[in-house]
Amino acid sequence: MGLLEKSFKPEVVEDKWYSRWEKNGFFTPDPDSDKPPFSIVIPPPNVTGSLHMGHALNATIQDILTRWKKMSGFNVLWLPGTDHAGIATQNVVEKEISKEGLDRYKMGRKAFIEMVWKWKAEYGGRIIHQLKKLGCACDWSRERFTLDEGLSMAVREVFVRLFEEELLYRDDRLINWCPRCHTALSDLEVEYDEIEGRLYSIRYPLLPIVKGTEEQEYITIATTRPETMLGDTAVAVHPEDNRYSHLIGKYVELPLTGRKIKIVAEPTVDPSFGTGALKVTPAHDFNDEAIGRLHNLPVVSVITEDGQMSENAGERYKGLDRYECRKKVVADLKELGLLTDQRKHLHAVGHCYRCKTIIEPLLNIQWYVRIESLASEAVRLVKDGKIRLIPEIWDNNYYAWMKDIRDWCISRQIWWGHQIPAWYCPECRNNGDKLQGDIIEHIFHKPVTLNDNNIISGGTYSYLRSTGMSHDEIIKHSKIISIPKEVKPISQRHDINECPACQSRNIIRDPDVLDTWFSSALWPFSTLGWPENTKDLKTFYPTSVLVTGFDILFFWVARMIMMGGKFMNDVPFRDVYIHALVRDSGGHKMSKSRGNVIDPLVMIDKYGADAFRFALAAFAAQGRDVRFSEKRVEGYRHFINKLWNASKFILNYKEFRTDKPVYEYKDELDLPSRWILNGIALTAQETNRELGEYHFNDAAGSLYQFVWHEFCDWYIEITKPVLYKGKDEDKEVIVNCLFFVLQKILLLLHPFMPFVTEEIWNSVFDDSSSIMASSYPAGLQFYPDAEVKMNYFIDAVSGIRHIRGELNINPSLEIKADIRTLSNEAEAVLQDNLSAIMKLTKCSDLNIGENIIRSKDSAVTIKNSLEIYVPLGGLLDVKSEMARLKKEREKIEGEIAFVNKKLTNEDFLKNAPDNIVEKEREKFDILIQKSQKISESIGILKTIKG
RNA sequence: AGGCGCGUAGCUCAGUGGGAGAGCGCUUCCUUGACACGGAAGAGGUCAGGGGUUCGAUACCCCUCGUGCCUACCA
Repeated sequence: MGLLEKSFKPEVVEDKWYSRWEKNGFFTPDPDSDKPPFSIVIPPPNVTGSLHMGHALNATIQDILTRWKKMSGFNVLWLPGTDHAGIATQNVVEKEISKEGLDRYKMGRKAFIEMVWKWKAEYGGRIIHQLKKLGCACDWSRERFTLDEGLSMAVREVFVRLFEEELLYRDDRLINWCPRCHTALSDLEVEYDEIEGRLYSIRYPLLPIVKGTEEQEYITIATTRPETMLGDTAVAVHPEDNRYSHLIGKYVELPLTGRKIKIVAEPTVDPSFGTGALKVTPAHDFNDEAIGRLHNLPVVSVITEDGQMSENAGERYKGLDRYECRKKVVADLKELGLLTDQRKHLHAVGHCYRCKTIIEPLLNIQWYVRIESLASEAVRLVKDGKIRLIPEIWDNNYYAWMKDIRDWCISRQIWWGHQIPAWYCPECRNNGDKLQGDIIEHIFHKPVTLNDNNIISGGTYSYLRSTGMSHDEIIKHSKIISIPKEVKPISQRHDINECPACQSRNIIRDPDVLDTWFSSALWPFSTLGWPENTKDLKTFYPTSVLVTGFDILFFWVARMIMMGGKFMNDVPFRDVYIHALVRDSGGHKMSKSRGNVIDPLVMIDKYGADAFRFALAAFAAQGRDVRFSEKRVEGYRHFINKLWNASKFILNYKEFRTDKPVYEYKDELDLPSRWILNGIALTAQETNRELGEYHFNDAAGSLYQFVWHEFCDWYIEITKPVLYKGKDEDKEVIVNCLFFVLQKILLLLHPFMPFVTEEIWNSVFDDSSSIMASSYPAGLQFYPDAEVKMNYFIDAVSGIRHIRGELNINPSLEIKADIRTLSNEAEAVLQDNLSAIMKLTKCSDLNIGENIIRSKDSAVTIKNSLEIYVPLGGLLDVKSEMARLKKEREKIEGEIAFVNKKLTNEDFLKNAPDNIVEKEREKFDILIQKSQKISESIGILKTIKG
């Protein structure tokens, strides 16, 4: 298209440039480079994901850094990839196959996993494609996937080493269980939402039972989950609660079961909540589990892994869904007259973060990472400043979380993921002592058949039974195991097929897979080739910066720090830049259910990737949520248009461009040119500094301000008279300046808006190479005097325009103006630029000097040290000018009063720094002068009027 | 309940111990040879409220109100 087009057409050029960059290898670092390295690993998006605003912000920031560093002379790697996202992906594919009436159990593990891979091949690349649309300069030749071969090796190595160091263990304890996903979840994977439930009060009869009389005593407990009472093994009361203290040690009969349970003293019970008496269900509540352990209570599990009542719940309730059972229990209690109260009650309930099903605390055997030593090392790395969190307000959050951290449950009862590299020997339990067949049956709770490689857990088994499958049908497809703690696992770097202790070939591999975050925790080094000692690893580890949202600070960042510290003996990254969360204009998280999602791809289609990226950068102030507004994207599209048209204008004067570097011009450079050269030097300096401090919004703001309001509004306007009607030698200097500044602008903007800058670059500069291969501007020459001098110029022009605007003088009308200067310097500057000022203000006659005398019928305005008069002759509207002046005087008098108050305050004079006092004095003098001039003018107007 | 933020122009947001800024919107004027996705000139704020520190507070401290998030708990 080129610059002949009226406006920039993103859709026409974006793909063209992207594929050209990629083809030319601009995204791939040079392996033999001696430049300093700079590396970023992308937070791998879920392979199921499609680009949302969070990704877009995250990726834009990384791309800005990547391009900036590359242009600044670094050997840059931005390594991309995706995460296999265990539960999420499995859920997606399960949903797909359910349309055909299939489920994963019917398909079997092997076939199902093949299906997921197939799905991944077909749809998994979507987000990658979307990152390309955004313009991301990722090195796609190094793209990784958390389940690919190399990363799986790393996972295995880490698992085995942790196992060998006894940092891994299996344990039976209460875990968060998702009855729909059929898997354990880590603490972090549970989301708490407030929901309205009911608080029931239930009477438990004290023993002995006094049948049929009024004398029966009761203790009344309160619960929100009456169905769990079937698994109660105690009632707890506060030891000093005198309503109940006399009952401690006595027994009650648990209604509906007939079981006898004890009343125990427990200081953690809050006497003011409910009835003050707490039912204790160690099998289904985390607090109750703790109480149970303390008091050595039995554990009765009444809910199964698919959320149904187990055999322990009794014949009447067995097999019921937990919520159905709740209704039935409540009805039964009511009938027995034991339900004394039920009221609405708001409480937070844990939900599965993937499928939103209410989680069920269940007793289960799982794998855990012993986290304490890893966590304290990870804390040390941040405390010692080896890793910097930016902004640092996150430090405290990080420490607090790491302090309270519990062991990490890493096993998941799903199929898509890294299968745990651990085996069990059913014959000797890995201690060399062979057991007999019937004992094996006993240890492995469920019957084992070895006709298929399709192993499922006990929970899955009960789920299948609930769907109506018979036992025989299930074991036709599956081998069902639940391996108790007593069996010692074997973990090795390579697959094994016999027990190292007893050589049995009946060993069984652990069917569970690892938490997705286990492999993500290794991402910064596994993607670079670890455990091999690769060149990439040597060059690019530790990575320079990690860019991420705070929502995965603990899921991911903390664990990477632990794993990096443990296995690389070094930090995984030096800086962690934590950006804001993108919210809607009401400050809410964007979510499908809220219907407030803005799709980045729609933004790109509508406004172009550049405008969208620039808006994101401008929004990315630190330590704040981003409330996204589409209007702002539109504003930045206008900015791009402005840049486009300015470039087009400059290109028109190409013929006057020479090879002479602008810095070789000395006296030939007029004031505006020196000023704009100084401006671009300043802007380059600021942009570099702000990017270095991760102040993307400031960098974007500086560039916007300079390009629009300095370069376009002033410099280009000033050059026009010369370009239209000037001499050729004057044009040469100006045109060279224009091209020079434009070139620097394009370079400075490129990390923010890669496409449009590349397009203009190629149209304006006959350079066939890419803008990506050029250097980022830094260390440009300053012209310090130009800044101050140009202010006189600007004051003069805007002063005259002010009068024109206020008095509504038609812009096409030429006027006269007089400017009284208060210094020689000001006079010289204005004299030198007389014609430019006249042109910009449409003056036909302009007088400048110290001795200018204001003519009678002129309007006046004072701009800093300039007094500007516009003689109006017949044009003068006395009434409106009078009104304007009175208003101005009123304002000034207010200011005088304020400054005066300060300058007569002795405490101020005594304590304030000298420069502040001096400033106030100067201000006072100027104000007094202004006020006098205006009073004078009002006087003159009065005489005219009269 | 504890912790961390936030409250600044109509809207979305920057910002600073020395009488506040941007973008969009609004008002008036202008289709002048890069650009109406434009130009010029404006209006608009008790910087949530109250107290304190200070010569001086929108900024620092405390309290209140409003609002958002995080962590834990909610029997």
